[in-house]
Amino acid sequence: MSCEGEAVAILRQSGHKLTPQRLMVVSALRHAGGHQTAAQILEQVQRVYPYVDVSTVYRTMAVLNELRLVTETDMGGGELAYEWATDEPHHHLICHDCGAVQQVDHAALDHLAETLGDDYGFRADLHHFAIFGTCRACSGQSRTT
Amino acid sequence: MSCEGEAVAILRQSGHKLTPQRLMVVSALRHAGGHQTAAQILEQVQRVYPYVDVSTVYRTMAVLNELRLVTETDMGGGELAYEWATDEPHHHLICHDCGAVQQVDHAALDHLAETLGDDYGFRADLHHFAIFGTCRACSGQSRTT
DNA sequence: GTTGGTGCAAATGATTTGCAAAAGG
DNA sequence: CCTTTTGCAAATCATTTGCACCAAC
Repeated sequence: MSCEGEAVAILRQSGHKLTPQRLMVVSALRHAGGHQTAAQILEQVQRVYPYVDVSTVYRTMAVLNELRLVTETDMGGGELAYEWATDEPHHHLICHDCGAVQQVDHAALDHLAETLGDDYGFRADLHHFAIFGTCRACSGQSRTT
Repeated sequence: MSCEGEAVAILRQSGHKLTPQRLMVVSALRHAGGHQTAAQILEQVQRVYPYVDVSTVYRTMAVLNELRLVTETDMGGGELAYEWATDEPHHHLICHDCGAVQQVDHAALDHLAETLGDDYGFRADLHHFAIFGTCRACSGQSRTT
C-alpha cells in the first residue's frame, strides 16, 4: 500500500530493517485509526500471522515512537496506548462512566501551556494527553453510577 | 498526634476500624508532606513496625482514597503516587529532565476545565494532575513567548 | 556474511487477591 | 463474639530482557 510508503522510507532512512512484522504492525495501527494497546495491535497482527510475539510489538512501537511515527499515551490504567502520529497534536477526553473517547483540539491545551510557561517557566510537554472526566451524556442523565 | 484526629474521626464514622497500621500509614503520609509511592510509605511505616505488608499499605490507601483523605495520582511511570488531600486542589509540574516537582494552582487548569465544559460538554475530572515537561532551569533560562 | 530482528520463555515490578490467623468494636 | 483487617504468599498484568536462531541488506 502506498500509504505505508512514508513509514517504510523513514524506517529505511534511519537504518532500520524492513520486516514483515513491522509492516504488519504499522498496517494494523494505521488501519485501526484510533489509539490501540499493544495487545490490540498484537491481536490484529496475529490474524494475519499468528507467530508474532508481544515483545515484537513492543519493540516495534519503541522504534516507531523514536521515529515520531507513533505517539505513546499513558491512559492511566497501566496500559499504554499507541496512535499513529498525525500532523496536528490532539488529545483525548475519556469518560470514566461510559468509556467514550472524544478528541480535543490542541488549542484548548495551548492556553494552559502558555499559562504554565508564563507563570511557572515550565515548558509543558503536552504532545499527547489523556484527560478523564464525565462526558455530556453521562453527566446529564444519571447521578448514581 | 492530634493532627491525625480528623482522619481518625472520618475513619470511625465511616464504619472502618482503627488499626495501628492505618494510623502509621496516615502518619507517614502526613509527615512526608509530598506525594509518596506505596513503597515509600511502606518504608516509613516499617521503620516503626517492620511486619507491615505492602498489601496493607495498598488496602489502606484504597480506603483513604475512598474517604477523600488522600489523592491518588498517576505519575506516568507505572507507579501511583499518594498525597494527603489538601483543601484546595493543586497539580504537579514534573520536569523529566531534573525530576523537580512544582505545584500549580488549580486556577491554571480551571480555564482548561471551563473550555472543555463549554466546547465539548465534558466535565473534566482534574482533581489531581501530573504534567510532564521541562522546568525553567533545564530549558536553559530561555523563554518561549 | 554482518548486523539487526524475531520468537520464545523467563524475569521484572507494581498491584491484587485468597486465606487463615489476629484484633477491633 | 462477629466482622473487619492483617500478613503472607501466590497470582496477575503489562512490559522487558536474555538468548539462540533467522532474515534483511
